[in-house]
Amino acid sequence: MTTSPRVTIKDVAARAGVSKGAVSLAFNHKPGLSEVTRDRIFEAARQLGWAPNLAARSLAGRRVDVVGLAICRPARLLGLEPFYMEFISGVESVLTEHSCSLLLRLLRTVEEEVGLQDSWWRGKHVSGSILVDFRADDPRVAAVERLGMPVVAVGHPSLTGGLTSVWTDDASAVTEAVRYLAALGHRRVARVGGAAGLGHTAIRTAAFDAAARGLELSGAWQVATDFSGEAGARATRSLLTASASDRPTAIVYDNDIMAVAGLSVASEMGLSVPGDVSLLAWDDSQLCRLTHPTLSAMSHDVHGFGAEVARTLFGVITGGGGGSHPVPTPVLTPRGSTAPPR
Amino acid sequence: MTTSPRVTIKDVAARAGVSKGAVSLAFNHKPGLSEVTRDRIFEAARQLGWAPNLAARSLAGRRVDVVGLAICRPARLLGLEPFYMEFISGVESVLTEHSCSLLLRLLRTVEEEVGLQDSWWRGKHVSGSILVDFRADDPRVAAVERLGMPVVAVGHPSLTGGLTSVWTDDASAVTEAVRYLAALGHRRVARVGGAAGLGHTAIRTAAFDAAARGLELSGAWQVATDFSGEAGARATRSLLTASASDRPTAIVYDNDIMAVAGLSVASEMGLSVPGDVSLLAWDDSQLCRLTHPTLSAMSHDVHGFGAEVARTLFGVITGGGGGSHPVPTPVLTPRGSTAPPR
DNA sequence: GCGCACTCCTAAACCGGTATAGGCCAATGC
DNA sequence: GCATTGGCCTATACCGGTTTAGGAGTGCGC
Repeated sequence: MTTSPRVTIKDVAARAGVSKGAVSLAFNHKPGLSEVTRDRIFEAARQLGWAPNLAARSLAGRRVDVVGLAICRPARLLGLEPFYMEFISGVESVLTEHSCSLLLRLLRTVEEEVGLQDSWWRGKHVSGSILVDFRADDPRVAAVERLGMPVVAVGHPSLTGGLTSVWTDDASAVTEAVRYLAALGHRRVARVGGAAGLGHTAIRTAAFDAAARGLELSGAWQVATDFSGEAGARATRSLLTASASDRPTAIVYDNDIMAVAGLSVASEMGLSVPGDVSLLAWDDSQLCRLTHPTLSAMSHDVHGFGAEVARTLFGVITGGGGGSHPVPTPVLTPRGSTAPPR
Repeated sequence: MTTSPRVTIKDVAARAGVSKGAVSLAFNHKPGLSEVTRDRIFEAARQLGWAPNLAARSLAGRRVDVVGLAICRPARLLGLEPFYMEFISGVESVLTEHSCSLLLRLLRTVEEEVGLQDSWWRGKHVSGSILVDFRADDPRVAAVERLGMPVVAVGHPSLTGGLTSVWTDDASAVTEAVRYLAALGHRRVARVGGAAGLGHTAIRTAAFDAAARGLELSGAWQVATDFSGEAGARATRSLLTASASDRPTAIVYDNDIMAVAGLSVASEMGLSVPGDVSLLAWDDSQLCRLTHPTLSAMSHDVHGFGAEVARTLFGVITGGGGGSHPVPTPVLTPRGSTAPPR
């Protein structure tokens, strides 16, 4: 098979009987060309099936239509986490409107990510990036500020330094969750949290402690996990093995897959939900409506969150933006898995 | 804040006291440089924090370390589908080893995708692509052949023409699933299938029909959905509303989220699983082990599947490869949701 | 002393666009 | 009639790499 010889701007120019400059002008909708010439150029390009070479275009200084997203989690775990795919699909829904693509990369450490963002930016491979999974004293803050790279940080301003950030108020949401359970009459409450190193996990942990103290609960447990269903199941099992008078009567989970796992552990242990133990999920993908009983959750429009992040990034790239953009706090959505304790 | 002036190959060359050509030679590990010069160049680059500009590099003819993946499904639906994220994470696990990134784009139609792949390739933005979700007479086959673009097609060879393909034997798997249910004693079996336009759905549909006929089942229903939990729930509800003597006693689902939904519908209708109806899921993410009862499934290493696709693509890009690469057929994994009918 | 091969390196062309200074020509002002 | 203006377009210098032809220096055989 003969690979079609690549058609360049020069071919189009020749065919239309103009210079390359004219073709460039036409394709970037800049003034300085007559209507007829413009049409002739487009017609020639159409006939030859020409599309501008993005590498050349970005080399010559124009913005490139790609934004970066690097995620530091083991690839295996990521596939199981409903949050990210939904987040990405939200990001994509906005990028698509701007004919923009997402450059995705999974790595192991933040240090690797610093290097990657660096070469993405220096190499003009992206016009900006989305940064996620902030931890305390995150090295990316200083790195991208030094580069002058347009980014949006997904995380609480206390973690993201001076970067433009989009965030949900995790502390308030945790507080609301605990208050709700306390209002139902629960006095012994546990939380199955996410990965310990993550900034938002720390925020939630602190908020949970504060809320438990403020409400003078008689028992408050917290366990860290890796967000996987297996870890959620393990955590639940160990929380529920204590005697009925000592174990928690309500458990809050940091995502929904762990809550589903918890539900299954409860039934495996012969405990009824919400009779013996109430469960409260987080993020609320459609999974929560597919279990039996359905899962109460701190509900959160993850898709919309991703979309907002993308919109904010476009703002930063075009030189505007900056500042801190809170998105709506997750709202409590009671369903079948929470009730007063027996 | 002052954006750091970009450092280019020229700066590195000046600092190391050599020409730009020498720097290029060093960084591409080509022969023709003495050990000392090479070291001096690397040291200079390190001090200046230089990374080669990928746009310039790809413009000048070298392969670029990016592969493309375009998915034609509504962004909203995609977030809910565990398959894709797991697939992508498998792809990434191999790409990462090669310091390669994934360019991801969601679109609405295959026609759009043809245009996108075209400009990705012509624009040298990717060195190859992964094509998914084939349908009958897929226009992408001819398009990428015309371009001479390296791609791997995820789909049965009957759908992917002469393209290098990686595929699972859906027909055998469906047949095995139906045989298994029949062997348990089921005579009325249904299948809740995926999106009607998709090639692999058509293959499964035909295989299901053939198997049902071959085994002389007394009832065989098939319903098409959009893969969402809601659609799975709806389909299950309508299948199970018939009287006990008319409705199916076993249902096969095309993914696992629909099976979870089906499980919940059964219990909402007061039917016991597997007593009144057996359920068999597909793809088998960890979800299937988290329900109660656990879901029997046609189990499939989606992560490994993605990894194999990526490996194959590298083969094609480096000029080798071609042909058809079957990956292991999904294997039946009986769990708690299947049993002989009452 | 000369030719020859070999190693190490440089200069310059090239990739395919964008940006810009300036050329050409008709219309306008005085 | 001649300078000025303005619209339309071309020529050319970039962007930051890769690639190649070839030059400078060294060692060696005869």
